[in-house]
Amino acid sequence: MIQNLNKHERESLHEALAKTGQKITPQREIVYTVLLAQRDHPTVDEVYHRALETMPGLSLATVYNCLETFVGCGLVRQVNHERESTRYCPNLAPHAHFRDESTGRVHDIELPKEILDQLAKILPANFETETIEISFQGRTKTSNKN
Amino acid sequence: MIQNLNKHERESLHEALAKTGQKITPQREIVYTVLLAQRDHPTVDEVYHRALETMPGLSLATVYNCLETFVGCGLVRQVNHERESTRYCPNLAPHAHFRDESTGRVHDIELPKEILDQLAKILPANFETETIEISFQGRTKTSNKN
DNA sequence: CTTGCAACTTGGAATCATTCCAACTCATTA
DNA sequence: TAATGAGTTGGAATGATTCCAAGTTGCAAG
Repeated sequence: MIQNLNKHERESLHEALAKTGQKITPQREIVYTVLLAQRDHPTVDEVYHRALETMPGLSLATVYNCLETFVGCGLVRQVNHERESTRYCPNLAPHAHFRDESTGRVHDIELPKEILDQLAKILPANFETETIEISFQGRTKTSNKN
Repeated sequence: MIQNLNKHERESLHEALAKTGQKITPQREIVYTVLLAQRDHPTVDEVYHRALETMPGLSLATVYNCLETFVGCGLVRQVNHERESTRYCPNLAPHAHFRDESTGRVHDIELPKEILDQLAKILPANFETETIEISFQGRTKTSNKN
């Protein structure tokens, strides 16, 4: 039910892992595949259950490990909302998140560079930013299928 | 060691609580006082320990309750960072947060209205925002005492 | 100033995401 | 072939937060 990684995707994975001296494993491939297959910001548990269908016996701890590894090598972003379970997102382009309160779903919002530039400017001079996170919360008006 | 609420502060508290049909209690006064006394975005536990000095016997559950109440009536904002303990902030002006990775401290960053306006514009038409959160993460260069 | 009751407080138990740990697997290197 | 080291695994541990049932209190109405 879940496609394998294509050549390009597998390469990104290899590359990102190699960069930090880490190995490709079947578990990592599957977890990464799951993330790419359905870009709905799944929780660890959701990733775990989706991955189980391809690799029964996979352990939850491993899913935690894989995702942490991916975040560490910049392949995947964490999305936190309040104290809910952490979600994961393989979209590497700069973007914000919109969380629909009524469904709990998270949508990516494209983030114009100019806004990031402006934001950088409001910081006092001695503040060095590494990451900026922007998250919206609200509702979508129509029944939206995205 | 901790000043009592002044007339104006006590009024805001009364007013905010009354608005939602809730009562003033000594516990709520103290928790609110603690928040105003030191605006360093304390965690529940920090609030708890500071409040204990004024009211020994206060329970942690009550601190959770009070803070939740304050958030509910708009008197206080929650500040979440990754999965760390939730912090609380009595600054009601629109502002972003900067988290210093090396100290864990959170600083308020004033947020120009124009940026909020621009952000509102990048959302698809059918997305209705209720809150926008912006948080920076990085380091402060100099030994900064704020 | 009393009374009545909903709202509040409290300590301890329960929850739940996440982390930790020690044993085991496996590919690679010496 | 043995040693090495990264990765995986299941179960136990952690820690913030929530839940709960019993006791207390603020305050509005009389």
